[in-house]
Amino acid sequence: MPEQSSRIAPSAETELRADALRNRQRILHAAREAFATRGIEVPMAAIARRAGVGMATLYRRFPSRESLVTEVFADQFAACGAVVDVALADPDPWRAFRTVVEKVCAMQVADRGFTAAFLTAFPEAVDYEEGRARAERGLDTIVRRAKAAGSLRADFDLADLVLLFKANHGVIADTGDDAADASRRLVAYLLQSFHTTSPTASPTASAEPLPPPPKLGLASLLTR
Amino acid sequence: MPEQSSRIAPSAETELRADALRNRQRILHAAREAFATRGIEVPMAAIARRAGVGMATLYRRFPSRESLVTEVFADQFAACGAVVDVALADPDPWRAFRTVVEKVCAMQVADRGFTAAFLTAFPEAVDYEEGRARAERGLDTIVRRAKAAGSLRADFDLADLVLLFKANHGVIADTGDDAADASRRLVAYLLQSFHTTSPTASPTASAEPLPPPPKLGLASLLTR
DNA sequence: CGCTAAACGGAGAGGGTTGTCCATTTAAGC
DNA sequence: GCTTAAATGGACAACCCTCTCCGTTTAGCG
Repeated sequence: MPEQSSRIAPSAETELRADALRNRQRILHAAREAFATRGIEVPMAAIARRAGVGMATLYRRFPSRESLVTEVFADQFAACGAVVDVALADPDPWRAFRTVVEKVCAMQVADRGFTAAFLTAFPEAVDYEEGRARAERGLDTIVRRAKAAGSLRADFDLADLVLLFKANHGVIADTGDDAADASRRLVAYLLQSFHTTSPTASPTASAEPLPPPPKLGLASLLTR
Repeated sequence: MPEQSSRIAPSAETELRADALRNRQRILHAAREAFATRGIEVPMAAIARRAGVGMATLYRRFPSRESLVTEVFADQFAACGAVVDVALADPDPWRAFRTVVEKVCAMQVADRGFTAAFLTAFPEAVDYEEGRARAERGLDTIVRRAKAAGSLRADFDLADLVLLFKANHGVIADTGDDAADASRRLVAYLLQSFHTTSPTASPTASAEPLPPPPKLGLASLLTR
């Protein structure tokens, strides 16, 4: 194992010529914008044009669409992780849960490409794997705590979060300016279903029995 | 106005040669299958191949993809209308509401192309207009009755149905075998939010205040 | 039967996207 | 400055999809 110092960023951002690095940033910026406004399917050529570089430059820096998407959404995933971390520090379990849900859904609204990346993202993009696992553990903790506090229904399943994110995506997709309103409303409805209103009520028996949860793990957000 | 007898079906199914009519049916059948399994974006060539006809035949019968989609989903829209009609006859307002929601969502699951047709469908397809308006009136009645009975929350908005259908679409899309489970679960959650549990509770004050409803009319299901 | 208009199938034009190649430009060390 | 390897950009091959054209086949009537 001759490697030592270059743990992160294998094909690093260093050891790139000044102009190359500048263009790389430009491409990322342009891609971010393009994905956000036109969705993840925007043609590579459009990104190149917006970035003011040629196709070759784009493809030299990011050999495939996938690698570009991965890179572009890396920090957005990081932001998700941060949301989870903040929530973990919240002493109020229900507020923590609610906040995570609301914030992530708001992120989905803000950047429609983000959700698409979530949902259609490439299973091979193992780069996310670590962060994803961490986020999943965090969410699990938050859910557990909220249940223990009696504010989240006992039959809530982690997969229900996937359900919610996908539903939110559906509400946002192909919806114009009303997307924000629509999303907020959906989230409010679902949170009310998730919430156990009576703090002292029997913690096991929930409002009404539910059909079985889907077998989707959080991974299915990335795995299809 | 020299026209008289040919009100419906302007380019009728009659006055087609026997083989032509047979092929037309084949195309519709193939398209129905193809849309259901591969989604509404399936290439026309695939439909032609599945139907065992040439491209020309397909395009002669249905000049555009849109016209084919319109025709294919016409009866599915009709089925929706039937669901509404049946519900209208139900003496139990809440059961009527719940049934409509569950059935339509189940239809969305059964045929993924159907929702897509719903959501992306072509505004120009005025053929639907009449049925759509009828369905909307029916739904409005059902909602009104359920509210009056105190079983549907007072701040429920007709647009919330659109919300639900879109959310359901999101849950189904790109989800494999678990789509049915996922959809059922989502619907159950949302129905619980919509339901007013306490039959004698103050009918005005709902569980918790909601953010404003999106301004989507039912038409937006067809209009984008 | 045999004729004719209707119907047919498949090749291909036209438009769009992805990813590659190569002659030219440019950063940066000597 | 000057050299050279890195970096660049636009043209292009390959591919997929929609829709059309046209020579050939077939239904159906006299």
